[in-house]
Amino acid sequence: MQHSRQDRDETIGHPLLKAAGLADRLGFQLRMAQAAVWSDLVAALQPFGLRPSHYSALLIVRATPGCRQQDIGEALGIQRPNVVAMIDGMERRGILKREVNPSDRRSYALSLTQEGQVLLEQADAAHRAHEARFASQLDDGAAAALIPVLKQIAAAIGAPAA
Amino acid sequence: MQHSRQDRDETIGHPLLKAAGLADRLGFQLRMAQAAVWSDLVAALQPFGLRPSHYSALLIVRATPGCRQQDIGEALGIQRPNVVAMIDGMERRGILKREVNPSDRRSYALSLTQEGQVLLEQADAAHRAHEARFASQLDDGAAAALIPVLKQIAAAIGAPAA
DNA sequence: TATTGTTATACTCTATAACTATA
DNA sequence: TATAGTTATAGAGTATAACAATA
Repeated sequence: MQHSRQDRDETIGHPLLKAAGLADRLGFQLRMAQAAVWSDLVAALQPFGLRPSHYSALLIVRATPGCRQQDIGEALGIQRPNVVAMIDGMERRGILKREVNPSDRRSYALSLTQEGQVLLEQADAAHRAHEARFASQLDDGAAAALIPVLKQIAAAIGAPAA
Repeated sequence: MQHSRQDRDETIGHPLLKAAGLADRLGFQLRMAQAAVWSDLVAALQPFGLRPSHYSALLIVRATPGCRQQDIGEALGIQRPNVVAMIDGMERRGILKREVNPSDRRSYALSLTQEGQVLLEQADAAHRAHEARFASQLDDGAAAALIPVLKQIAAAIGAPAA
């Protein structure tokens, strides 16, 4: 039955968006929802001096210590020159370190420092709180049901990396 | 039953994203899906020399002829100085026109030209094809079911304008 | 005094070309 | 020759401050 949220839908958005027919288009609502989640994530990570891309990169380094800058770029769809500046900043802060890769001296082996591990755990907590902020508001199972549909959409079109 | 698309989920995305635990997070998949849809929309509108924001602005002008630049900015969340450049370009192309607003000479009354109406109808067709490209790939009713959930997400957090 | 449009400007994000050092 | 990292740079998109005309 839960129709209270359904009713509230009608109160969201600028009146001109409805007049223009944008308010009920899937692509548009996808953009609105993503923008809302994104700005909340930016705010959640800001106390740690991290942008969403930094946080994602740190998750990758923690999960696969010894990885290269290029690995991060490929996974997140960030150009190589832009990875450099990102790693530079975090290395300067002592969050992660570049070490020589004995098997291929062209690349660095990335890993978190002690400080980086602590910081990332704090950021994890902020990220969990961020997710709870919207996931808990959804009807039971809606969040879990949503993910496969979102994957279908990305797959239907052929996603650029993120 | 339809489990074929569910199975295909496992094949999507960079392996490091799974390792980092990003692949099954709602916010991340929301971003991936939105990025895919967005880049498809950019490509769909590109033959008409329009960006998504231009298209949205033209929809508003068509739906509410005589509206002000400020109305567009408020509806789409675009700052006033940035609306100016956007309208400049479309006026120069003869897509829309600025006319004096007799009741308030500080603002312009915006409206589509004949050429603008024709162009927008062509862009509409391209936009419909764009929507069909992903909506038709979804399981029956998934697209319709998705929109209220997306609105819930935006509402849960407090959406910035789009 | 407040608002609309405007100019100038700056900051971020993203993208490309060319260099170096290794392979 | 091809790849990893780097540098410099250019282009979007977006943000603020200050000004003119009008309310």
